[in-house]
Amino acid sequence: MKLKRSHMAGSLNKSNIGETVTLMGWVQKRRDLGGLIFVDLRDRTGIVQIVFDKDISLDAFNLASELGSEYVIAAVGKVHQRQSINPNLPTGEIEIFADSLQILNKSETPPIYIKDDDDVNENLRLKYRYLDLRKPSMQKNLMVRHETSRIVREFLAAEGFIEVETPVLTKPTPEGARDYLVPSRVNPGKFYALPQSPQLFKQLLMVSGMDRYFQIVKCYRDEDLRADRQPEFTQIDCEMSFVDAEDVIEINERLVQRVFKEILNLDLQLPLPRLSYQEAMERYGSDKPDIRYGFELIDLSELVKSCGFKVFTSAIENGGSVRAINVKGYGDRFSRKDITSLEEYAKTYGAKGLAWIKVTDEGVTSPIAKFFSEEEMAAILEKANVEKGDLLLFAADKDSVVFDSLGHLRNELAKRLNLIDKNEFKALWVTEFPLFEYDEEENRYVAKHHPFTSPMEEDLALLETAPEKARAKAYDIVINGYEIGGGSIRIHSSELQQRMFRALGFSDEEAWDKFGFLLEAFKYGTPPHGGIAFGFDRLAMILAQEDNIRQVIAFPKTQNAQDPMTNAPSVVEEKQLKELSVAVKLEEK
RNA sequence: GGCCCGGUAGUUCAGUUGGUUAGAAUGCCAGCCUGUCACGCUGGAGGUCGACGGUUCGAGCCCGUUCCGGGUCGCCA
Repeated sequence: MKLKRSHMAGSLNKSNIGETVTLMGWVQKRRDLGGLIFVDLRDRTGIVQIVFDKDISLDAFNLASELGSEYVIAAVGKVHQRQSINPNLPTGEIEIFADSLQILNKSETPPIYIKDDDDVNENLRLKYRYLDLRKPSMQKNLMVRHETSRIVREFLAAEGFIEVETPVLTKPTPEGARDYLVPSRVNPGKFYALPQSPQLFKQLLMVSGMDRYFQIVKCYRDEDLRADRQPEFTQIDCEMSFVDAEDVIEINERLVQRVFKEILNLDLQLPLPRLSYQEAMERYGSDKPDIRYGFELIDLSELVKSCGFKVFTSAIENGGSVRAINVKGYGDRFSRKDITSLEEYAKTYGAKGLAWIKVTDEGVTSPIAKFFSEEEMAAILEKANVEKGDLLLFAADKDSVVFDSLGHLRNELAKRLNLIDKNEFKALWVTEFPLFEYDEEENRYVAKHHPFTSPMEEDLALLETAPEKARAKAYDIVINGYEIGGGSIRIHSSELQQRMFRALGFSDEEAWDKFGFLLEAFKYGTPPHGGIAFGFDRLAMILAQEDNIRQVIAFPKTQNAQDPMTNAPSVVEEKQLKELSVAVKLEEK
């Protein structure tokens, strides 16, 4: 007999009592009491208990005694009020008395448990991802992801954005991340690249007069993986014409507000706080600060520039600084051993050491106290507001190292002190990014954001004179220490774009060779434009309250960029390579 | 490419100073059990200690190499 499903398991409640329902799903658990069998049936929406009783149906009872984990079944029966309520189950007030049972498919004993609180080896989870995705938390995460993209599409459509698809087979990009390359069979020896972002295409769509474009789009970067980085990832990509940075920020913070409201029922207050890059670095040592906790950086360079401690004075003489974090009120939580461990942590970010001052009942303790006069010590304690119970941690080096090590240290302190509230979300914009950064390896300036980013008007002249001081019309949106989006106002004049390329050290010929199509397009009436791209996986991760993007991606890759389920990437047949005019030559180890 | 953590039963883990037959929980199998929901009780099966090499009378444990997983620095315009 062919059955038709009438309800989803998780949708049933007391209002269904008395109804006869047909459910289909997986056997989460069988509890066989001998004369009575309970089966937890699971589908996408939840779990409900089915009761098999000889007196109701002997056939169903006998079949139920054969059920194993993850069997796929169809059960028909009447919804009853439970004799004993299970308060841990949303459907715990009711159960189904089964009149009939069909086994739609058997299952071997699964290699991993379909259970949330299980910490299974990542390789196994990914090898059996289709089982891993049966876990309620993973199903919830994929639904959060789906809901987020639905809300984004609705919001942007309502604001006049048009979704346009851009090519996946495109041109290699000289700047930026490593490209994934795809050989062209019909053009032997030539390669497409998978897009690192649809950047140039969306700018060309502005030239086309599309006015407002968006796309939820896969992007590819062949770089090493991290907890928040996969080689293929998804962006919410937007571009708008006739706007300035304020317009882009305003509309996108409303988008983020809407998403947080609908997914987490959380009200983000607008406008979001803003920090200039400079201020973010000086206060938090990071351009993506987590502002859920304090421990702000304090610049003590002025007070220690003539002290007796060489490490400090030479850092300052070499153009660096001496800055500190006051671990306010938690000084007694850190023993010497703990401080050594913090020092090891800071060293991974380039710090050479971690000086400290602790104030306890016994007074000031510090391995560097002897280098300071009484006045110097008093001034330091006052400037850093150090009182009894506090611990002051110093870094002294060039600014980039000081910011990097203290910036990460404040995150680490918050983590070790358990100060991070998982249910708190603090978003902000970081603006006025430097236009360039110096690349030591290549011995030239490279674009901090990308080479199409417009300089701030007041810094235009610096392009030729002091590029390192030029600031960009660029903005990042940061939530809880994660950069979840970044964008800029673009250059829309071919003349300024050429100045930019020159500042980056490209000859006009090189620039024309690599980006000629863009420079050409800019000749034909390009509107002022700008946009933003969100890291959709990171946003989904934050909304799902996870700390790893694999948790919100259906089929992610391992740290080696492999997929244990399909065994991609793999060796291909000689025939296929030949067709593509590609030869493989492995480097000797 | 560097650093850190891990790899022992299907799964999650313990395993002391290198020493008898490598354990626990859970899962699995069999039997019993009519209100369980982490069901219970009794019994049972289940191991290439990631791989290779070395030291040793003797290696899960020590050494070397290597593979795999995770975190991270570099890298990621």
